Amino acid sequence: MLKVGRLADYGILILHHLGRMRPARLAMESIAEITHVPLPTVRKVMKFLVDAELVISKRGPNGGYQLARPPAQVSLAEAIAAVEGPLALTECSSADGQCELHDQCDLAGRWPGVNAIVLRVLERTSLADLDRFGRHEPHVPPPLRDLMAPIR
Amino acid sequence: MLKVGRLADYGILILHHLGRMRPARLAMESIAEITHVPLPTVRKVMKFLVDAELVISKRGPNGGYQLARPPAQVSLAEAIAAVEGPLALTECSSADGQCELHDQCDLAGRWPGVNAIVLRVLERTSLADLDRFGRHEPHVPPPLRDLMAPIR
DNA sequence: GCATTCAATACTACATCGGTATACAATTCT
DNA sequence: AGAATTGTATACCGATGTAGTATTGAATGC
Repeated sequence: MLKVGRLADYGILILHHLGRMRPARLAMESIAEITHVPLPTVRKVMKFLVDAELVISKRGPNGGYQLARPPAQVSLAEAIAAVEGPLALTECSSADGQCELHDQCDLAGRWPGVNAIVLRVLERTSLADLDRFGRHEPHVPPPLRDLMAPIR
Repeated sequence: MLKVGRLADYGILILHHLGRMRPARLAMESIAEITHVPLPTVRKVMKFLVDAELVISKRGPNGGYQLARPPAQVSLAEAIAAVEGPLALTECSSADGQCELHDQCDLAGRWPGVNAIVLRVLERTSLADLDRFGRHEPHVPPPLRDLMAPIR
């Protein structure tokens, strides 16, 4: 499955919206309505995004949230990490091994390499890039095109 | 976290071992001892690997498991998928949307693109490639080097 | 000072995952 | 044929983590 949690998915969805609105602010309730994500859940996600300084919040009347940087400067890696913590394919990937097999495992120390590549892909894809992936046009990347060149 | 489950991790560890042994057979109990993965858990993993036809099993005395193909021809993507099912970053990624937001979500149809890239990285890395990642030398890929070229 | 809006904390239900136990079927060797 | 060896199948349990909810508090601006 190799999956990204739903909260992180929501996070990206929300960030993407804020990107299109920028620099306007958007209240939490509006965000919930627009994205169809339940309000209390939005609250939880927003906290992560604020803590990670991906969005700026303002309280009081006409308050709300605002994307901290241009969409092109926010990577999916950051967005996911903001919600779910450091990205790591396995426990081995994140160096400080919690894995009790670590010593006998002859794969230890190899995962980080694989991890680095996947990470880099996510780091190289920004919120703005998402727009260039056409709706329902599955397999066409953007600034990753050069990265793909030797493959396709 | 973007994580790969522990069972899949074990699967890769085991496949890797079988690769080094090939074409010799290895009994389940030996596998458990060598990898330090609990026997009942090995049982579970082996079933997946057999079903996916990544390993060949033989019963009776002197039976055991054998890697079905040369290690260079077994990708991490296959190995992970064998244990955990189809790889998808989000529910959106796998086309047949279970996501009830799908219709209103303006990100639907964009995930598959991202997904495809990550997938391709995993498809391009084989069991044999793992050996070329030096122990505790975090960031050095192998046949993916050309893929990295435009990045580093 | 009052309405509006975000912040923080704690809690619950549920699913998934890792791990275990047990009974069964197939093959080989003698 | 029969015993020993080895994989197969099913069902179960418990811990963990995730998504979602509720409630109360604090800041801002008019």
